[in-house]
Amino acid sequence: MTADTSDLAADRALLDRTSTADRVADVLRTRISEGFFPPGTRLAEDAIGGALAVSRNTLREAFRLLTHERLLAHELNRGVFVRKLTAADVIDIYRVRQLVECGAIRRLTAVPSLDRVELAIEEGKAAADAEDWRALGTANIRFHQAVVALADSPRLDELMRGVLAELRLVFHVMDDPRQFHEPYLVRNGEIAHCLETGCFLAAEQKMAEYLGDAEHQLLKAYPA
Amino acid sequence: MTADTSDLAADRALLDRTSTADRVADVLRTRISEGFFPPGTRLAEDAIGGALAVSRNTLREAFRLLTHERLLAHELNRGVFVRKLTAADVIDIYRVRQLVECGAIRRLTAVPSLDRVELAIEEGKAAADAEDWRALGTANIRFHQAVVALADSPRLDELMRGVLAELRLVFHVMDDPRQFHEPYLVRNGEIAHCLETGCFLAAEQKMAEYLGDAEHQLLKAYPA
DNA sequence: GCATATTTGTCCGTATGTATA
DNA sequence: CTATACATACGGACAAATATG
Repeated sequence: MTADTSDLAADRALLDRTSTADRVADVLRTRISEGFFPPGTRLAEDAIGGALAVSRNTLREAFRLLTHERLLAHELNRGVFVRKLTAADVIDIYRVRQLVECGAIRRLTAVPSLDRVELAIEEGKAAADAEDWRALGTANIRFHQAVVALADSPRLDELMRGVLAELRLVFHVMDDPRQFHEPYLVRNGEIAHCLETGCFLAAEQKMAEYLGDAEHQLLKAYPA
Repeated sequence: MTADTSDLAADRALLDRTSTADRVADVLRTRISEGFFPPGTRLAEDAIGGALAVSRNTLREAFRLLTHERLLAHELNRGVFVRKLTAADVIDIYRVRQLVECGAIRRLTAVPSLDRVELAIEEGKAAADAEDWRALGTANIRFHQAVVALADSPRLDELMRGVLAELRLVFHVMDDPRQFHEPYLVRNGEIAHCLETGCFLAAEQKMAEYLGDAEHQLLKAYPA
């Protein structure tokens, strides 16, 4: 499979701010996370570089960045491909989430500011009302990022940003996004309520169950 | 401060395996983590590139990798520097360690294989006997990596590899490495003993105290 | 299995823009 | 303000590996 670059040239307008390689990486990251380049797609230097009007050297720097973020896989002398995650990857991602998300809740001693958490829930409700399942997935991810942010650790934030970006790759190889996101909206709200009222142990418990269920459901439906 | 490249050419022999940029990154990573390039050192493209006999494009790819690992800091149009960590970085690093290392112990349900853990302790003892404090620091780091490895998660392993590599940068701006590593040898042994006997709660508790003490001691002695 | 075309890996030279002495 | 040094980005080159017929 080779990338379709037909209307990619429209993104050229966006490439006029910071470092070229970073901006190219931003464009590609968005395309990948939105499913425009599905897992397994080959990103040929010639086609992408031509469409975005950047040199091969610059493009390769952008590829490096995205490879390090695990969104692309680099095969020697064959090029870069949008990563295809295995069931083992899904298991590992949920292991990390269990440890980090539950750990972030566990270390709380006082009721924190929950602005970001509640905002994500509102976004999720709006998306569900509009039956926009992709937006619901995004809001859901933002909820969990907000929970991790309670730990107030830039390094954990970055880790989780990467892990959740990988998780989007998983969603793109599955059909019917609705069934994977909708039921969790209510559970997010319950977790937020526990946090508001200072019931941290209950919040951690609910989060662990949430993640366990999500992992199980995902693995059950995951292609071989 | 600019990097001394006098005997760097000796490492050219090592550059004959996989991808050039990766090998260059390996050489530089080793140099940095051993303190040959102390924090704050500027790594000029043509000095390093000349000494290692690689092109600027290749070298820049290596710089990208190390920047992403947080060992180098990249300032736009100014070049790359070996990172200087702030007290805030130290605090964040220990926050991550508390969450991940204690979390890795917490999720144990049966006594795991402790080969790597015990090997690291043996290395530490040998290094202490030889009064080789740098080797003691390495063994100590390996002990903690082995604890994280109990979680059996590649992503957590990689996170911790990066975080502990950063921690070495902290050690390099401080004098008297002995006082920072020696007292923890005994405590590592105690934690391992708890793990062997299945006392996971005690192990987690001791680990938390260990990390709290280490952070406190480090911050007290850290330069402004 | 072989020959060819394509694509990547690596490197160079250079023009331009930026920071610092 | 000028001069110097340096990083950024580009385009071109060639060898090596891979894909295709």
